[in-house]
Amino acid sequence: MKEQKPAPSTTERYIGIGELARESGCKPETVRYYEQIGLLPSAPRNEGNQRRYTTAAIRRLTFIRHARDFGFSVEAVRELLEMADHPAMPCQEVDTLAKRHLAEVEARLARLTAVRDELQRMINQCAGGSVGQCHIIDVLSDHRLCHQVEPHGGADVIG
Amino acid sequence: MKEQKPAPSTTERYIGIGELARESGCKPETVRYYEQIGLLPSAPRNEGNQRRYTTAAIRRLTFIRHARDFGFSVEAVRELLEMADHPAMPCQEVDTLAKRHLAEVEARLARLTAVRDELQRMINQCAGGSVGQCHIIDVLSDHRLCHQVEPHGGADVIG
DNA sequence: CTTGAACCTCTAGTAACTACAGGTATTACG
DNA sequence: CGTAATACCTGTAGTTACTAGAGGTTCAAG
Repeated sequence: MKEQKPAPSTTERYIGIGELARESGCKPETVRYYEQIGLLPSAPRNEGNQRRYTTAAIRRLTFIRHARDFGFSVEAVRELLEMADHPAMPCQEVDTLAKRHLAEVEARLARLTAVRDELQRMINQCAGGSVGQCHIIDVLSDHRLCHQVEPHGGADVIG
Repeated sequence: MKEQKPAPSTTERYIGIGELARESGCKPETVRYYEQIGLLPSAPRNEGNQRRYTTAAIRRLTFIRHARDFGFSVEAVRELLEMADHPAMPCQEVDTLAKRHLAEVEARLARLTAVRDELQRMINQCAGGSVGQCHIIDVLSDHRLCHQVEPHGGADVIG
């Protein structure tokens, strides 16, 4: 992360994976998973083979969690962490990554807005009769009745 | 689907899975997958064990594809198909399904809008210096700098 | 010392496909 | 009619980002 670790004092408190998870807003399983895929460094273990963490881990995990909340992919988070670990470097790459992500978010927003509008139209035009007269089914059956929603490819496009 | 199949004329043209896929805007693998999970009925086979389809399959698959474009889950599509297959029934369930989906879409839209706004703010405030001064990294490091984006749980929330 | 919570590893499951490997069928061309 | 390109077949594994569970160990409190 941004701050270089101050030489850990001998009195530094170590916490377990449960407390780390609570502090940073995720589950112990997720923490282990992040360690497994290399987003978090392998934690030191105590005598009984349990992971011990310092507050540096809380900061790193919070960063990860927060970037994920923004919708950055795990691979993007990996890159952001790599950048954050090198505070002297120019932040152009960070900027580029953020802008690319913003563009994706905006594209999703546009699609989702079109979907919402069309859903609303469908629902408003349903007269409440039988399925045979239902405008919702009509729109889904016939793309010509739909004005805005275009086909997409892939499961992650809508969300 | 809505129309009961007119007794297939002896001159009806049969098409292969590739043409069906092209006509309905998906891939042959996806068609086989939909058959496997029961969204499409098992297609009759020719002498050489290849699937043969009629235009009814094009309509059904188009319906599926279109509903998926709207973001309905496969399970929701299954229910919609079941309803569409019974045109005499009241369309209240269709309506309910569509409204529930609309509510989900609107929730997603709200989250995504918050993400977009915050991303824009982050990017605008980046002065273009080093990573150490980068506002983007700051916001990701410290939730207090972020005004709108809240934590979520689950991979599908943002998209 | 015992009990219950927290922790460990490993495996499998989720959604909705997509991509291959290794083989067969059909079709077009010469 | 032969052959080569294309389309098709089955079955399995990979994708994303986790989550859930089995079956066992360790820790902290009383």
